[in-house]
Amino acid sequence: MSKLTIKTLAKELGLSIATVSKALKDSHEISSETKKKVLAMAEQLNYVPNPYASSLRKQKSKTIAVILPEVADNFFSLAINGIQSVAETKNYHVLIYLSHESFEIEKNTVNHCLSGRVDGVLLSVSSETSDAAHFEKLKNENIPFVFFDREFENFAAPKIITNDYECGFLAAKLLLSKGCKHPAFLSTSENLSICSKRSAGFTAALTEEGFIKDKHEFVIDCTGTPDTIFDQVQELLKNNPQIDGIVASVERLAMQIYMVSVANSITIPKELKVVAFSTLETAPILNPSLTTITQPAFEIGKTAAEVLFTMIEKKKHNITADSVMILPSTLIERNSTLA
Amino acid sequence: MSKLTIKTLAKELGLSIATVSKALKDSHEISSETKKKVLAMAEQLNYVPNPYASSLRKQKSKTIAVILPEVADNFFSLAINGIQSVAETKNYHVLIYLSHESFEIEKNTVNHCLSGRVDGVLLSVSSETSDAAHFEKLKNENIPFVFFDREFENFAAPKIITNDYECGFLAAKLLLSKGCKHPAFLSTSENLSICSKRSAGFTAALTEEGFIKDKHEFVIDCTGTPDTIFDQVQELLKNNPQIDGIVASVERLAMQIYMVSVANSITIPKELKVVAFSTLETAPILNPSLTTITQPAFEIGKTAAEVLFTMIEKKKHNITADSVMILPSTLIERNSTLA
DNA sequence: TTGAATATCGAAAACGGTTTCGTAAATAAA
DNA sequence: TTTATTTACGAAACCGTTTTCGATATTCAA
Repeated sequence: MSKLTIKTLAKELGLSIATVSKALKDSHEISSETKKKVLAMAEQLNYVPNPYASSLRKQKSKTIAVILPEVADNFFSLAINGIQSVAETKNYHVLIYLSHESFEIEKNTVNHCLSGRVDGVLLSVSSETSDAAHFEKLKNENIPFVFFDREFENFAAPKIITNDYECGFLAAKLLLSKGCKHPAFLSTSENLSICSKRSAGFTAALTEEGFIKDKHEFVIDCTGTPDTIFDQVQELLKNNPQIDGIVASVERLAMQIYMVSVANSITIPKELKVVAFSTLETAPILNPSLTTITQPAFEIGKTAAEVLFTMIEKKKHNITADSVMILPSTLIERNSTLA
Repeated sequence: MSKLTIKTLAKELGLSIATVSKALKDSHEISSETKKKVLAMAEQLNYVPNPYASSLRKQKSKTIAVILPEVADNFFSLAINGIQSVAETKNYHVLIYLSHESFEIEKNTVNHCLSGRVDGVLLSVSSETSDAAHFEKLKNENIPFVFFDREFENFAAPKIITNDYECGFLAAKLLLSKGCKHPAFLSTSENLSICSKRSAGFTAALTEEGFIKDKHEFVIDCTGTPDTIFDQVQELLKNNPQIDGIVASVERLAMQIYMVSVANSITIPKELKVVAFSTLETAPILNPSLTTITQPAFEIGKTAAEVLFTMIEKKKHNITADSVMILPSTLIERNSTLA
């Protein structure tokens, strides 16, 4: 049989298309009896309206885009969960795009969002992103968007982030208080807002304690695949035996540190203390249990979505710096930083 | 300024809409010079066609739906990654829907997929799903879809799964070989294909070794939130001190088993051996390292997507039982099952 | 009783592309 | 030169909704 459109529905009911359309959306200009009939028939035939026809006419898609570097990551998984939780209540659809940390991909994806495919976009910038022209386009086209977690600094847009600087500071202080003399900060990309802020907090704490001369002595960039990260960490520790504490700026670095420590029988926390920015559920049952700075991932996603939807609904897109929300992370001490 | 449509593009170029449209898709009926001009102008004005207009006319959406129970789960995150990896090469968009293990939600979501919003759907059934009427609808409407990981038994559709029965069998054998006398199987929902198969393999192995009388003595259903699971596991172990080995049918059960073991100072593997179906990256660095049966999550997602796209492209949807693909999992022994 | 207001519906114009088909000019064949 | 073919383009229909606006019938006020 042919596709079930509103036209066939109308014919079946002996009504006009317009009437059926209005009846389905409970318009006041349709009598309640006809409404009942239409609803009944729609139910019976299992009619479900074509969303694209509707979107085309109404110029809104009931869809949002989420653009993020990767999905196989605890933080982002949880954030997606938070986003979904509010999208569901709004009856919105969510498209997921992965930038794979590539600037090019991110740019292209953002560009596609200019087409009207989505009513808004949630974005966590890739580590390569160094230019904001594509964000500017979104703004020019008046498409609501908000950064979550990884923002682009110096670009005015709503941002839902965590207290990265402060946490970097706290992490360093913790290591020092536990007796570390040569703590190091493992970054992934210093042009990533979260990393630069965390490392800034870290170095600030060290400076405050009179520890630091050269930033590069203590802040190391680690990028690449898990394997290459493993190698880098191994090299680092081999060439710098004085390092007795590490702050891992992101989760996957922490895992490799542990891997390296078992491979080279470095005992944590005796020889090396570790604190990691991480939402790993398994942190308490690692060997040893891992001290973490845990971001409120779900809440970040959730509030980012909420902000986005108020923008979509209020058509008030010109929100600026004052719409930055900071959801604090929590430092949870465990055995990897025992004195 | 007003929206940039193909109409304004045409006007700007002094060409007809039809010509511009054809030029943009490199039609042979357009001269190469006009094509060049059109492309240049499109590039300059940053024209990006309205996907809904296109979808409406062409009756295809370049979009697939992925319906799964949850996303904050290692397996599903990796599977999504696999799905994305092929969707990207096909220039397809992917919509993510979460059923939250609810049959109702799954049904509604599937129903929405009947609207033409998507060209195909990838689905991992919820643990509550006991009826296949909604799948039947998809089939009737000729919408390609394939199950991944969690299939619906007795429903003919392409399925990309792993060797659950065999792995359940192997897990039991492993525990027995390590000296366990009273192994238990922690299930989450016995009407879930993966769990019933895994437990069937498990009990088969026990039966083969002359161990079992009553299935329910050894197979326990654990559902709920992490907290309630914790309580259930704790109760189980308290009331059944004879249990000296556990097969965790899903990842989140394993985590709670570890939590319970630290809370009650039960030593793994001495007092309790554990093997878990899991893709946890942290398995090697847990305390103790966790023996896992690791599913090829990425590959399952990837091949599921590949199968889906061949269905979409070939318009050959009537694939039946013979299109079941089994990607084997691998048992990785670690310290949680040391003899 | 008459004019105005209201209730209920339908015709038709959008929305922004794609595609069919027709046409005019240019080229090739006769 | 005439006819047939090819090339390059445009007019218009179409996809399935929503929405404006007009039309008719009914109810109400005067």
